[in-house]
Amino acid sequence: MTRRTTIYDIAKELDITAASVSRALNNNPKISESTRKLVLETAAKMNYKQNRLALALRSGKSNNVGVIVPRIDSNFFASIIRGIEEELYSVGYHIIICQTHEDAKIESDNINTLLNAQVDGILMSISNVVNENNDIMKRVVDKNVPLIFFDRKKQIDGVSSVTIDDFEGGYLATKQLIDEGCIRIAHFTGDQSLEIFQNRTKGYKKALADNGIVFDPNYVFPIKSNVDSGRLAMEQLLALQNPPDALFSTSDFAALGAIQVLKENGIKIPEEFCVFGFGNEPFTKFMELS
Amino acid sequence: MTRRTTIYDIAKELDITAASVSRALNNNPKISESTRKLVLETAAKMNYKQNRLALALRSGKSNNVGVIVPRIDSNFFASIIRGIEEELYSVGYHIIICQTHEDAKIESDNINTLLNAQVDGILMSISNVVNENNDIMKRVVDKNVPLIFFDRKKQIDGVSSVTIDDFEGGYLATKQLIDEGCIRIAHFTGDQSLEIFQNRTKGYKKALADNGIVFDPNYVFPIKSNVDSGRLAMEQLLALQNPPDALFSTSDFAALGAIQVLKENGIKIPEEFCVFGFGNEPFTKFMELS
DNA sequence: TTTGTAAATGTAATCGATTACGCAAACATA
DNA sequence: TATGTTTGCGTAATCGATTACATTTACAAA
Repeated sequence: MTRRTTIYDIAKELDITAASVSRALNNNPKISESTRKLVLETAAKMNYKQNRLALALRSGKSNNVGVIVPRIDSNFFASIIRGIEEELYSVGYHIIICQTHEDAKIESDNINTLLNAQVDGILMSISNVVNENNDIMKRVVDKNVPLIFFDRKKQIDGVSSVTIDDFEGGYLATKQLIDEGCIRIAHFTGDQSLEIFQNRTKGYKKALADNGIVFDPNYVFPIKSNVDSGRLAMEQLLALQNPPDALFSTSDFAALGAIQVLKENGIKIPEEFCVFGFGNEPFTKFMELS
Repeated sequence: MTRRTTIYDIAKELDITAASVSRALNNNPKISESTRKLVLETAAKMNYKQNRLALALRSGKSNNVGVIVPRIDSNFFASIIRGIEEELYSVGYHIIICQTHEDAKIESDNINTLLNAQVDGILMSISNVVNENNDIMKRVVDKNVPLIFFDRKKQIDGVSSVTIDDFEGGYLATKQLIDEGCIRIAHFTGDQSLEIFQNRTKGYKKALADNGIVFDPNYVFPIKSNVDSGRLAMEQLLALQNPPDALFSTSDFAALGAIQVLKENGIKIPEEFCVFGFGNEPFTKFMELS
């Protein structure tokens, strides 16, 4: 095992001190051109690479950014992480990925270990935990570590967030179904502790109200984002005395489940029933309805 | 901004030295029970958290593992990363994610920066680069940093790899099509510089040979893993004088493109044409063929 | 030749934790 | 009491790089 080359090795090689080597390598003006050239050449020859840990310890900057998501194997989070990685890579940062699996304990553990690993910032999409206190996030803010929520956020002083306009999205989705002539519009929503689902539902209700449609709680199902959950909910909807003629689902997977059940019941889409899925999952591009 | 508590802060508080604090915190036997208790209490009171950077610098272990993939927003890699994260999280490691976008330059950059960040190991799926030399990976081995390939590998001394049996997979896929009665079996393969595709193609050829079917190079298309590439290839296949009656695609996306073209041409699947997609992409579960 | 100034280099502290080594106190043994 | 052995703790080096400050050198001006 070849030990890493340090600035001390270079210094010894050239019979100068590590301080001069460091200056030469860092474009510090307090060094002669000749020495600088010599150091750079020797560094290259000895295959010197700066030790980021030493630098991080001294400067307090690790050049790492933590990213916390419920899970990474979802298309949505994977694409976001892709984008985050690309942006940060280009400015010399790395991302450390953590998954919470929607578990509040793991979530705060993750935050702690990231802080502890001296990340320079944290990007996170919070887990859907109702009664969690915000102490841990306040600690991040207190430590002056930048914290930014994306998609799933919470209102915390000093924390910015990047989200889509879920209210508007829910409104537009519902409006579109209404414009198609639907009047009994069912709604699959998600965990109501999360703002994103609250807001989509608010948009849904507002669109109904704005168009003179009475909100019917029987048409609203809180579902999990998977096919089976959508199937189950759709079966219950069809069993109603007055079944809906459209569905606004906050999950593409649940929408697919619903579509499957509708087809099995010989209901034509979109002629007899309209379905709106909020998600932009890749598989929806490949669906065939006829 | 509240500065982090260090062992020196604790030491000062208790009027002992940092060495004793360290010993108390690390279950070192060379410390009295009373002092240990005192230190632990004070550490908790002062909300002490070990500085991982300092530890990493001293020990040479960062407790970080680098993961390099072509891209993260593919279901395949995202699921693998999910698994890696879960396994490593449970033993106190974090993962640093890098994407290569199939670019050899970025790939070796990534390896360098990971080494440079003192990761304790690297897991990677190599990019499909033909003429790349292996110097950079040999450097990893030389530095005694564990390197393990998954899925896409290269033969390099000292590097283990985790893959599926692509030859067997290709063989079984082709065999199944043959068993279904197909005899003119087309094949979509991937970048032939990658062992996984070479091996799947080998399996394909072997299955043909074992069943007395003559290999026809006109039936083999190197495609990109996307719908359009599959469509294009299928169109060319249908234009052949003697078009195939089955397809073994190494990409589910390309297989989908092929299926679309087949349908558009009124060819019934699987009655008139069998399609086998190698990929296990989630969307395939939601496809309807009739 | 002397003195002043600027440029180049060295010295040593620092970041936070661990640990080999050594010393002193407490205790046991002869 | 004198000696040996534990036990507990402090000292200081170490990991690798940066940088304030000090020192040396080179060169110019008088």
